[in-house]
Amino acid sequence: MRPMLKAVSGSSDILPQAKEYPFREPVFRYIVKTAEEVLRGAGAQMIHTPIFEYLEVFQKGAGSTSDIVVKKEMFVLEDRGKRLLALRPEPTAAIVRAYNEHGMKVWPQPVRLFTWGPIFRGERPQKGRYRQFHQVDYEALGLADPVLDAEAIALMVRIYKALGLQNFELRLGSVGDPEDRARYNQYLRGLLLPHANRLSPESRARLEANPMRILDSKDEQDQAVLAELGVKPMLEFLGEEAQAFHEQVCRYLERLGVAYTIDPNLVRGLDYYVRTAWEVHHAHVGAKSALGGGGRYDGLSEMLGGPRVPGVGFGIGVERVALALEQEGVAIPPDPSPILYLAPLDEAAKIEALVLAEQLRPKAFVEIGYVPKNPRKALEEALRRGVEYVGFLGENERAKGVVTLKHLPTGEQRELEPLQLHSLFEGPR
RNA sequence: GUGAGCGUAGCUCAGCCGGUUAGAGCACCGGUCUGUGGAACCGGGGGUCGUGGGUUCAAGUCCCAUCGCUCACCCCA
Repeated sequence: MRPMLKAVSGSSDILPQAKEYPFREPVFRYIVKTAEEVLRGAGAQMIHTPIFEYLEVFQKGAGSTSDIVVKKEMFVLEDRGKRLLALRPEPTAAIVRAYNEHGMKVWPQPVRLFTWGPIFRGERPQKGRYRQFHQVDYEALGLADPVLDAEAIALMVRIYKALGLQNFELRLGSVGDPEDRARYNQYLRGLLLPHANRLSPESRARLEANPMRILDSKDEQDQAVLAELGVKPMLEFLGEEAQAFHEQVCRYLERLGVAYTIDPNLVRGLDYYVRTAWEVHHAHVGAKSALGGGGRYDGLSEMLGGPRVPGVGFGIGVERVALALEQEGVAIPPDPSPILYLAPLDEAAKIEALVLAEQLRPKAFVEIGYVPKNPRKALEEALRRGVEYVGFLGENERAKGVVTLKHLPTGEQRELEPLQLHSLFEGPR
């Protein structure tokens, strides 16, 4: 193979006909469009933020437990003034930034926004994880009410259902308020420190910085130690308010008939998350089974230098959902085919075909063929495109000033003048 | 950052124990076929066998390195 430039590893072209679901454009569009319909139906408005921001936008909320920048998990670039920029690794912080920048606090609250687009993470790619991937994202800002959490969760679940997915599971938890988390981390350190020598090196390293992450270690020995010590889950460390908030969300979901399972150890890697956290999981979408996740982030706006703006929202991984659709064999609605395929039979007929096509558009979806060697080829081309009608334009037609129109399902064929064609395609059908 | 598997035509792959000029199917283009149903038949283009080195009389095949892809670990907003 001759050396040839290719797409960057972990990024993909999204093609009309791709072998794999995540990179097949009609699948992609189906997911975004379905989500858009559900979210608009709830009063959410679409916005788009730039795909890059000042690095601090994504850094401020990340916090001490997370060395995301240091570990090169963000694509960082420098502008001419030497300010550091980052390709967005998540939509939430950018949307909160936009909320503050444009004074959305004077809009009727809560402000429900959604967006979709590319997200960038400098990780090594594997199944369902790419360096450029796409998310649909919803945020409800300006009000700290558990009913908004329940609404967000219900909307997210409804998107998956509307897409035709069945085998997914909603896992709900709470990461508490910052002080609850501090208490819990303290508890974990106290409990695990005496047994540090029995933990895996990775877990030992987490003991100081982020002990909650030890809980979902894949190391068997670690899990054995955790079981032996009878470690209590995060959920038992919620403060009074966080506890009441959590119970309220649960009650609302039950009232809504949204099925969930409690995950008492749901963890978030970023500092700005508080209270409600949830994930939707599905088998066979890669090493990690999450189709998407969400949570509440009441402290984020302040971390970005803004006023206190409570918020709750979720992100849906488009490629992950595509894998789930493939796994469940969900049929994607096919793109519409042209209604009419115009086949010029000689060079002179090419422009006649184009003139006619332009007259019929946009009422009718008309595609023009190239000049084929014979009408048989033209017919084959038409059949391959799945059209309903094929119109031949050749010498005979030119002499009579007509188009030979063939209706493919019936094989019925007649000669029509342009005006008759117009009424056929422009009238009610 | 760590580990494993895989690299032969646009795609899917075959190629024996190392042996002559590297193959098939699909796809594409053309012909049979300037006036009608996806066919069939015939023909064609397309490969430095990922790259570099080594062993050998001889390497797609064996060895080493390197690059790429994939999967998993780490991490996961």
